[in-house]
Amino acid sequence: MNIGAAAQASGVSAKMIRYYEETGLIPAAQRTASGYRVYSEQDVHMLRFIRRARDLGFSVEGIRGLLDLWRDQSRHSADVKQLALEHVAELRRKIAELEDMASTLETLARACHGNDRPDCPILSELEAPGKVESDSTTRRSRSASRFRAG
Amino acid sequence: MNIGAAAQASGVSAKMIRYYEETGLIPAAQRTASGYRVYSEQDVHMLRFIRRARDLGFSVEGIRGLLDLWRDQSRHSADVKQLALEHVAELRRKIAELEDMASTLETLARACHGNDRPDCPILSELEAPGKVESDSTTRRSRSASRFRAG
DNA sequence: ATAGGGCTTCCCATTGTTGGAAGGTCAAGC
DNA sequence: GCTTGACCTTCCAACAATGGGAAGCCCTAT
Repeated sequence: MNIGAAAQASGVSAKMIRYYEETGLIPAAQRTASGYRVYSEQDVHMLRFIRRARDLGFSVEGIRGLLDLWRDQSRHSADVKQLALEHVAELRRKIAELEDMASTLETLARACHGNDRPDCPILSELEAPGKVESDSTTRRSRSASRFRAG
Repeated sequence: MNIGAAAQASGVSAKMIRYYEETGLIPAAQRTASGYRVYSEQDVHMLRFIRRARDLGFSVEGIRGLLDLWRDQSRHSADVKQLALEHVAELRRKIAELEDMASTLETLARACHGNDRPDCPILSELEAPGKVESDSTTRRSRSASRFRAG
């Protein structure tokens, strides 16, 4: 099967399949005499595995670890579980960070009249912190975030 | 004040200050005869504004909108509020996505014995979905995520 | 044989940030 | 006056993961 069919069957784009091969996440595919990549059902199986791990928020590096365990017939499920739980912890950390931002901003927005006057506590708070100390949201979300709006 | 002092005072790195200038987020700074950038307290004020917006998860584009409103003395607070609430909605959307991943993975991890045997429902689920239908977490987190583990 | 769609590689863009190299500038000390 | 070291300048590259596109080869159906 060609790369297009493998992409369709696995849910991983052809672009990404080539990228995963290039970066060593997956072994180099076999080639036809003319240079076309050829994929087996086994390969598609692996690609689907990658796709699902990606859907669960694993990074390529994380997936690398999962694939190693997947292929290791003598693995210990404890190792898999640990990898998974570490990832869950990381997800929860990010969730908390985002939640902190959202609640802070929500508090500020609640304090904003939202009319045609220019005065707005949201801008005031951005100008200088600590002006709007309502709710329970006094904790500042320090520590730079890796989450930005798209 | 030089860029280093402005960086220190604002919490925005010198690198980023130059980047923000290059991309037009902030106006080009004044220069000394020898080419050094010079910043006023007002400039530092603006940089701090940017830093705080960044801490609240705003993208550079989002910050651009906020800065425009900040500088617009005839703004309507309703516009600021709308921008803020849109961002809150986006944050909550991302939170829900991450929460979905985390709970799915947690359910799988709970079903994993975590011992020295190789069989593991986490890997089984990654191989083929729907095998582990425990809890209430049957919904699949489709829609590709822009969140990966670092 | 020719058209079209699929494949190949290579390069570029994204977002926000950091790192480094090569070189100019400034202030302090000798 | 000169050296030294800390600072500044610009330019270039990299990260992670993905998409877009160009130039050119390949395969199949008509």
